[in-house]
Amino acid sequence: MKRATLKEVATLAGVSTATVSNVLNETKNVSDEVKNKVFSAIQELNYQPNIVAKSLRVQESRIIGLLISDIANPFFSIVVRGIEEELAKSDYSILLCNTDSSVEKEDKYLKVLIGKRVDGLIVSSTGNTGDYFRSMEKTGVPMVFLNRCPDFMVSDVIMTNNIKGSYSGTEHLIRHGFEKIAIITGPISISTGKDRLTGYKRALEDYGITESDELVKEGNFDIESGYTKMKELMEQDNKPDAVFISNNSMTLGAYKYLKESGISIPDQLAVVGYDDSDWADIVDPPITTIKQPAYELGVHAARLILARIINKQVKREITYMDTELIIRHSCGCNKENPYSCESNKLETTSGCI
Amino acid sequence: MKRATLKEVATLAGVSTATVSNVLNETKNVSDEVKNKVFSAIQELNYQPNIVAKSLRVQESRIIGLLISDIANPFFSIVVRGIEEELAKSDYSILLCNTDSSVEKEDKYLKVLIGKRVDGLIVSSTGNTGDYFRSMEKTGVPMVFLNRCPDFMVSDVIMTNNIKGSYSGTEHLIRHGFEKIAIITGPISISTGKDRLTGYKRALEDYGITESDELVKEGNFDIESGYTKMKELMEQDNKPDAVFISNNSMTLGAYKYLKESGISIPDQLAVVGYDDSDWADIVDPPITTIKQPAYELGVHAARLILARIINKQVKREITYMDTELIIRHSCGCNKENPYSCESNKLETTSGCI
DNA sequence: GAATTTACGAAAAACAATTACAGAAGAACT
DNA sequence: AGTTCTTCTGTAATTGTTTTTCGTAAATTC
Repeated sequence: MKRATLKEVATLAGVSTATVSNVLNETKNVSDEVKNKVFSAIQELNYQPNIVAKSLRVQESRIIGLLISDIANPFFSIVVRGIEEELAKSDYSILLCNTDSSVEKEDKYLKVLIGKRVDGLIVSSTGNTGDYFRSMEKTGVPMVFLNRCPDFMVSDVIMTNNIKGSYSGTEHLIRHGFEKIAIITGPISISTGKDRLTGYKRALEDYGITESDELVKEGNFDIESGYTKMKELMEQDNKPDAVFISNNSMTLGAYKYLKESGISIPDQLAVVGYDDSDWADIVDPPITTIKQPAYELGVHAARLILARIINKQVKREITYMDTELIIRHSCGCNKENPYSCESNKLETTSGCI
Repeated sequence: MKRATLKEVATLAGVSTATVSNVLNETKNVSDEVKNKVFSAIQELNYQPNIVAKSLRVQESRIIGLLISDIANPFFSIVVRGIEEELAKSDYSILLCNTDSSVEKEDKYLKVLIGKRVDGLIVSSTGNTGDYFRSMEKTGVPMVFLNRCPDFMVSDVIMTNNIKGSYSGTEHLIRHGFEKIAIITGPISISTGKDRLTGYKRALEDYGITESDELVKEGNFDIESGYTKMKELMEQDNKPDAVFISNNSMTLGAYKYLKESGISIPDQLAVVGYDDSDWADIVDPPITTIKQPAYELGVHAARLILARIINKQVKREITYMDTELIIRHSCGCNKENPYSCESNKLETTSGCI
């Protein structure tokens, strides 16, 4: 079925195309009489404005590109909901690009995003080469990076305070009295991975615990690497008595390994994870974790990109959002008094149980 | 920064616009000599083809609209990954529309999708009014419905076999010997909700168990309704000894309630859920569930829509994909021999523990 | 050497909207 | 009555491609 055009509407209504456009966009006063003629012509032809033609003419697509590493990760999917709901209010649509953190997919998508003339770009993924990011920057399209930012970019960034977050998670384990605290990090080439490692190290240092390279495992932020890195940790001579795991997927993988091999949490190994989930409190045992404000992160990113689109001259903005330590039982806190370890803080030596 | 146009590339390279277009799209033979001139002009001007202009001219957007009720639901986010990976292979992008199953958001998005002239539409959400669906159908844009299809549509549909799935889940509980088996359904206005209820009823009927209206609760497919409906069930006089829950979010909500109120699974209440999740085997107790082939569902949907775009004349296709019963422990199957109930099937009366 | 094929240019016609500019008609003012 | 001001509406240019037509010149084939 051929779609009706504005021109056809105009001829049927007996007016000019300019007039039709003006009634549609309310850009100029049009008499009620003419308006009605136009509306009934629109009705009769079942006319739907062609937004791609409009985009070409007015040079804006009303589309925001969203470059994300894994939409199936609950953290990201909540972020996306935040973005979506905020953008929907301003009638922007989102073009979803799932990259698997692959440089090739990233570059490929960036290319189509430039071609499709998106009005802005929200990035929460990076394979970190950046040729296409640079050419994106040259085009002047506003970008905001979310939680991960390649060093060479000077765009807006909105982050959770990763260092502080992992510091508090590690600190919590230290206060429990654990001394051989391991960490499963994300790729240290990614800022998130690096920062969470930094927070861990800083906590150990502040509490006078010497760190051991053997207790630092670099994972890949996915379930599988959580599983294998956990396995490595528990099969080596220098076993940890607690572990801090840098994201939800790896925590899941680690849990799978620990359950499978009958290692009891927290008795044989205490764990604190990163990212809260809907299921974190019904697993066995419920996971103590660093919660990121995922939804708010998305909302903020959306607002920032919209602000940038309206006014491109604003100074670079770097926002840090705070994390929250959610205490459950995988760290060793007990059921009756889950906050006991917080209340007797530094005085404890052997934890709060 | 003003972007370079094809025309500018042409003049810089000293060739015609037709030629530049031909080298870019490889639509006609062009000598290497000329090609090189064009390429270096492109390089020099940092030219990026304007796809919206192209879209206008060739009347295709290379965008598939994706109407989905909740991207944060792990089932859907896996489906989306399947769709994304398949579409990426053919250089189609996806425009993400999260609807919350709200009629208003659905209509609004449908309108922008029509306006943006998407080449196809994958729908896994429905508030079920359908005025805009109908006008979408009139435009001739290919649509495939995924797991939920409004009755009045005659588009392609790809479904999991919901009736069979919930039948086997219910049957499993029956074989355990439970007689007061409740169900928490989704909205029965949605086909998924209705069909899963049908499967449940059919199983009860086949095994000669009289059904009770009190044991049928209609939820909303979200965590909260799982919680409240579970609560209703356990607080009424006619308590169930087992429950079948029609999706993952409601199962999660139900679990939360049961843990909170100290009801032991499966001793006091056995549960079988719908939708498998990464975390289903690490919760306490691990959830027995009906697994849908989420990723494959997405891949299939993507392939179908691409086939439709290429050839619009194909007959309507309705595909059913099979579910799988994943036996863990929430149903009462024990750890040592998780499949015992399957092996002594109908002979058991009081379950397999 | 004639006929055909190939490579390319120039120019213009789509594609479907927006918008600057101009013109006409009527109202309001001198 | 003539002038100015609104208020409405039409004309035509513009956005960046692709594609068609027509034409020319060189290369290839017979």
